Amino acid sequence: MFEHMFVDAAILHADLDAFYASVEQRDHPRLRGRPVIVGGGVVLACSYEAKARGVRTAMGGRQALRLCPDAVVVQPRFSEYVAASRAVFEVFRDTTPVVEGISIDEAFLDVSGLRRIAGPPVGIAERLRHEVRERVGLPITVGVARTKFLAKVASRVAKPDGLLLVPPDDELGFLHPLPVELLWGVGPVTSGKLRELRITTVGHVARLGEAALVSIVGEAAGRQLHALAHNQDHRRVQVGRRRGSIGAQRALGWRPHSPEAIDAAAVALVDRVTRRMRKAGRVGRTVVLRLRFDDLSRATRSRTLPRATDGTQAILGAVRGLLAAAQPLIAERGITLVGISVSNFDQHGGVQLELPLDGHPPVALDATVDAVRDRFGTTAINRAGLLRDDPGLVMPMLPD
DNA sequence: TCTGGGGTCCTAGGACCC
DNA sequence: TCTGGGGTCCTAGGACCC
Repeated sequence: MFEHMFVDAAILHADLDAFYASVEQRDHPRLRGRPVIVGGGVVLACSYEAKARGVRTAMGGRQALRLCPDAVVVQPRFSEYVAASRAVFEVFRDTTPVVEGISIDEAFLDVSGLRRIAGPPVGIAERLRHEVRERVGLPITVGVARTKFLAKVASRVAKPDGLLLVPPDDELGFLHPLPVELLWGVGPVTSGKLRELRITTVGHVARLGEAALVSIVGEAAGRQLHALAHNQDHRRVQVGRRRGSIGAQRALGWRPHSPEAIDAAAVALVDRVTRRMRKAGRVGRTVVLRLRFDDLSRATRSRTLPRATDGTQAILGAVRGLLAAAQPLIAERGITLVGISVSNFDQHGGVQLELPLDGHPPVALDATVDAVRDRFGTTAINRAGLLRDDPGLVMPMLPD
C-alpha cells in the first residue's frame, strides 16, 4: 500500500536548451544552424553549434571567438527571454498545478496525481515538449523519474531536445556508472578532491561510508552526497518558493575608480534593488556589500539593521558605511566589481490576510492557510493569531 | 581588455544567553 | 583552578548553481 505511493511518484525536470541562444535562433532565422553566442564580453549563452566547438557559458568572449571564429555574436535581449520564460511556464502550469521554478529556464513538475486523467508520465512529458515547441517555438529537454534528483540527471543526460525516462526498476543501474560531476553539489573543487582519491563515478561514491564522505567534503555536503549516491531523495516539488535575497552588481572594469564613481555605482545599485524589493513587497534587514578586486580576490562586508526596510535611504546608508569600512581594502587592491544584496526578509511587507470571523470555521481557515502556503511557499506562514479587539482575524506573516 | 549577473546553502568563529 | 551543553544571532568566506 505504502510502497505503491512511491512507485507512482512521477517528477518531470524540464529544462530549455541553450535558452537565450534558442530564443535568438527562433526570432532570427538566419541564425538557425549556426554557432550563436549571446553576450559580448562574456558568453551568457551559446547555441549547440557553438558548444560543439568548445564554447561554454561564462567563457571570455575572446577565447570563445578563438575557438569558433565564425560564431555570430548577438547582444542579449533580456525582456524577450523573460517573455519566453513566462510563456513556457504557462505551458508547465497547464500541465500540472505542481510546478517548482528553479530558474528562468528550468522547473520541476510533479505529475504523480495525473496518471488517471493524463496517462503515464512519459506521455505527459512528450506532450509537454510538443506544446512548448508549438506555443513558444523553443526546444526543451525533459527528464522523467521517481525523484527530483533522478529527473534532473535524466534531463542533463538527454540534452539537447530530448526526453529520457529513468526506469523505476533500474535506477541504480542508471545512476552508478555516471561521473561524480553529475551529483548535485559537486563542482570543480569537490570534483577535484574526489578524483584525487580515484572516486570518479557515482558508484564509487556509493561504496564510501557516510563518515568518510563527511571527512572529505564536510558535514552537509557529505551527507547529501551519500544520500544521492544511494538514490535517496525525498524532496518534494514545492510550489511557489520565494527567494531569500534580492541583489544587484556591476562590473566596473579595470581602470582606477574614484571614490565618487564607486559611490555613484552604489547609489544606482541600491536604487535598483530597493525598487525591486518594493515591487515584490519584501523588506529586509541584512545588507551585504560584495567587492571584487584587480587580483580577482573577493570580499564581502555585511551589516544587519535593527529593523527590516525597503527604503532607499536606509539601505544606502548601510551600504555607504560598509564601503567606508572597506576603503583600505579598495585602496590596496583596486576594485573591479561592486555588488549589494539585501536578505533576512521580514514577511510583513509581504502578505497579510484578513478574514472576517463570522462563518469561518477552523476548516475554512486551514484551507485558506494552505492556499497561501501553495502560493507563497511553505515558510510564508509561521504563526496565525487571533486579535480580540480587531473586527477580523489577522494573520501576520512572521519569520521562522 | 583576463570574469556576467543573478541566486542558494554551508561553515566557522565570536558574542551572548540560559 | 579549570572548563558543560545547548541554543541564537551576526559576520565573513566559500562552494555551487543557472
